[in-house]
Amino acid sequence: MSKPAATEAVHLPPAEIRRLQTRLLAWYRQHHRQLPWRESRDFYPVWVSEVMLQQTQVQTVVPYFLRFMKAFPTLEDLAGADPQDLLRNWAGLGYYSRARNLQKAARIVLREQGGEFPRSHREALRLPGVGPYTAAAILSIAFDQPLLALDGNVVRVLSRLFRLEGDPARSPVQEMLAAAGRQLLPAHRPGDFNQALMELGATVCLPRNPRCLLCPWSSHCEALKAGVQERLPEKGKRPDTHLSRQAAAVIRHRGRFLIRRRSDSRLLQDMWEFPGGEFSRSDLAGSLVKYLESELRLNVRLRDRLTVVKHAVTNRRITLTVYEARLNPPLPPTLSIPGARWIWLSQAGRYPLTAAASRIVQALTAEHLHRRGRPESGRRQVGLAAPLKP
DNA sequence: AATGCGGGGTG
DNA sequence: CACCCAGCATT
Repeated sequence: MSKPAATEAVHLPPAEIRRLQTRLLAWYRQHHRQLPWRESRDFYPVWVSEVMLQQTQVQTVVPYFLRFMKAFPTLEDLAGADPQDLLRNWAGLGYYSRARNLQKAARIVLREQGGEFPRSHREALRLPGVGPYTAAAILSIAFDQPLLALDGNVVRVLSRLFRLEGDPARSPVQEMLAAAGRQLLPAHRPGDFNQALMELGATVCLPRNPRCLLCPWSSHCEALKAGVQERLPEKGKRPDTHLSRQAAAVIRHRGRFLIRRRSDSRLLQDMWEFPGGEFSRSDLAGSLVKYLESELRLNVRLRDRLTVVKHAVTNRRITLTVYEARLNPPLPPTLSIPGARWIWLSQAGRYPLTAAASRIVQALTAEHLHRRGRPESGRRQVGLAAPLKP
């Protein structure tokens, strides 16, 4: 059985290119999703959406995008925004340096480019948070520039269409994919073609169980012909995940709770959380008490275990045990702690909380309602800190 | 080229 | 569980 050599460039005759373009674009016109950032071709909303969509699924981004555009409707609003307010609007979406870089870049565009987005790929790449993919996406969608937006979806679609083997993270395969994709890209509305390619990858040419019966390119797909569509693209090796045991304290004092801002931390910088940490000792509760004493100079006694939050951060799988705590007498002369605040539950929504902290607030809110004699009603979300979901 | 960076959706 | 997601910055 013959297959294309990994080093052999894909070459397409013009008639084939036209057939592929026509079929994909016809499919896209029929089946594309209505998404809020497709209502305008102004670079600002396109830019915001593309940054939010970095490593984040469409479905997740939609409500964040709507809220963000309401909070910061223009480039000027974003450039002038209070950083904590910005972070608060990003909280829960992850990869928070995206938000910081977006604001930095907005200020550069506003101050140094007179409010005009760069019109070349090379210039766009100078903006923090704008890489090869994002630059191509914005310039093709907002400015009709014929640049291929090579994202994870497009890698998958093209790997299968041309049956390109080898790890697409590596440079030779990457180059072949890009070269093949550029041949397909039409001069007219390249942004629509890019979006069609990504839409196909997101809704039809799925990582597992691709819906080849619905695919406008099924009769052209080399991987399908060979029956290897599920095996492509090849995946490189992944870093092993490791476990992390963490504990946090919900310290109640006169109806309020202590939250702390993460400073000097690469991870979740400037986000707020309930104080705690990662502990290796088997005595999780004891470790937490000692930690609070040495780190915050707070002498507490632990009460109930409130909840256990399981979540994953990059390659760590975290089990976070949450304890309720009270201060032991005698109280210190001042409860003021640098970088921390005592807040009411109802004020939680004013802070950019980590996802784990949000889950804890949710649990506290449910418990609070329960204590006031209103039984929990399903998954009802209450209060400002309710997670952002459609 | 390899690693770190969040969090959630999905089979 | 593992894998993936409209990637980028840093080393």
